[in-house]
Amino acid sequence: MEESIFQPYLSAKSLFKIDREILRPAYIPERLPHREGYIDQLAQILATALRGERPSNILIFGKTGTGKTAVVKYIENEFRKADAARMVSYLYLNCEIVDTPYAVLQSIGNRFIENFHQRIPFTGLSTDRVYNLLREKLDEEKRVVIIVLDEIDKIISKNGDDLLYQLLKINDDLTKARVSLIGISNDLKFTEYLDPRVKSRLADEKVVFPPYNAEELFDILADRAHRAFDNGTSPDAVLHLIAALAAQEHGDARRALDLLRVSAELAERQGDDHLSDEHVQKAKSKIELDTVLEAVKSLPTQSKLILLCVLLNEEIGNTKLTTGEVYTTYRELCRKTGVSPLTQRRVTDLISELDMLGLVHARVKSFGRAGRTKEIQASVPVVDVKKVLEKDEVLAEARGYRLKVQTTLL
DNA sequence: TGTCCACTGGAAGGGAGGGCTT
DNA sequence: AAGCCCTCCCTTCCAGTGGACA
Repeated sequence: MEESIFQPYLSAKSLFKIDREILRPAYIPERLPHREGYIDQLAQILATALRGERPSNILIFGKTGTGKTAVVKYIENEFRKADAARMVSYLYLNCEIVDTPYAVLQSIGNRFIENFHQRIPFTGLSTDRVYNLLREKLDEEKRVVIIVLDEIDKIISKNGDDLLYQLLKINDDLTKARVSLIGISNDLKFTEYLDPRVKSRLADEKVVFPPYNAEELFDILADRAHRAFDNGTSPDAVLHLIAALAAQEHGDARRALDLLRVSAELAERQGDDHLSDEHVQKAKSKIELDTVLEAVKSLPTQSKLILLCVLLNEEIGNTKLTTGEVYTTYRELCRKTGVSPLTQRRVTDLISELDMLGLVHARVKSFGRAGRTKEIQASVPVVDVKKVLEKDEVLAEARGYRLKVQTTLL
């Protein structure tokens, strides 16, 4: 048989025993090391639901990768297993994706509507109508509904706490069904922005997930590695290194698992039969760069343009910029590319967004008489990111464009 | 001590794009 | 078809401000 171009890669033995899904953060394993206590605690609170009563509302706090989502999904699986769970509906929503009051009510409602034609449309109705539809639907049966709102702070910061207020008081309007909420947030302070009534009702119970330390991360890695690889593929020393690296990043288990998976993929591609420190280091920089490039790629055109402005300035040695300078460059680039320019007010907002994405550093600084403005700096590798930016059709005209070096007027 | 710069960032609102209701 | 509603992206308007300088 003729050898195809894929042959060498197919015959290379896969390092992964079953499939690499086991190393994806979305995978929920049968046990979550160092979270057993929290699972117990939540089980105790939520067990009420199995008796047909409404459990307390719960707020869960913890930085990214501390297992909040994993625990909550784990509990979802446990509810599925429980016999008495037919009267319990457990639904998970991520408020970063479902991020408007309308959309939240709509997607909760649609979980209880099987008939496709009766489903609540994604737009067109008033929010009040959707709320009423939801309420009626819920109250058709005696049941306990547990709604998990992941990244709950996202919906508060965008829309205020009206939605939460509505969801918390829905029980007053229900006769058969009962609703309780589980909010998840990585911002400990977000409750400060809530109406006191909402705040006290929402946080009947509060749980804080601490970051994992290096040993705990090691246990998690070892647990998964054991299932993902054959013995000897991932030496303990390498796992310790990964654990240490992830511990530095505020104990992010997601990071740790990504590192392990990417390291293994790199090793596999190189035809090595076990992981080494070198793979880990390479994986680390690969992940970092990939994350940045992915973020840049998915930016809207205007934001890309603004980022490009910052990079072009960086290229000519202009590393610290003010909003005004960015805006001047921006106007210039708009002319060059035929993009219709936004106002400076809007551009400031987009700069702040870039800052939040970690693509630029922007902090407000006062220059005394010279005014008060943002000081903006790129925080991404210029060459790699420019390459990605220039792939955008709209920015094609700006390809290879250089700024003129400004001689400062005295 | 006060002035004054170059913005910052909140508020309000317009209008396009989605789609329901009557 | 006319009248609503919700969301997103923007614009307009503007009071507020940290700190170097006079």
